[in-house]
Amino acid sequence: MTDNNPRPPPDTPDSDDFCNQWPFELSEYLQLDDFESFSPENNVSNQVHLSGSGGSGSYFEGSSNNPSGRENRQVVRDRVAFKTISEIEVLDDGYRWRKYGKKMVKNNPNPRNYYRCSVDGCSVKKRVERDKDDPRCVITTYEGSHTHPSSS
DNA sequence: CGCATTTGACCAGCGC
DNA sequence: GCGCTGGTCAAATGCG
Repeated sequence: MTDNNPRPPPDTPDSDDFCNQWPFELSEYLQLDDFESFSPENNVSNQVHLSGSGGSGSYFEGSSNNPSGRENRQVVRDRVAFKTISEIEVLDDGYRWRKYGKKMVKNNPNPRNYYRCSVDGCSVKKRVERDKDDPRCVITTYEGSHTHPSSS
């Protein structure tokens, strides 16, 4: 929140601009509903999109999956996961987040934080946890879409 | 004074 | 049926 560059806050994590305008070092970008897909053991080339620093890897899709969960996963809400290289966990993306929970997950020695958009009427949720393999990386998962302009 | 943060407890779903 | 994990809520506290 202090060494932030003048970056235009994205409207919603659902557009190419969001990726291009992401003010942080994006290590990996995942558009999926489960982290397991980016496991080193699984073939992630289908899900994970490596952006690299500077590489504006814009790959977004409306998570249109089958409700039966046969070929695709069922996605009721927009769920987007980011792997960001940052010292801070709470990235200022232009919205106001209110932390509502913290939990220790079993697969991670680091706690997982739960944030919620403090804007009335907006039920967007954010899940932030440090990468178990890369403590300098933070995995941010957005759930839902903002129905209002950024307040910053 | 208002709002964000914190921590513990509670609840639900899933697996064994 | 029991245990475990993940997710959410709610009350209290601190700070701006």
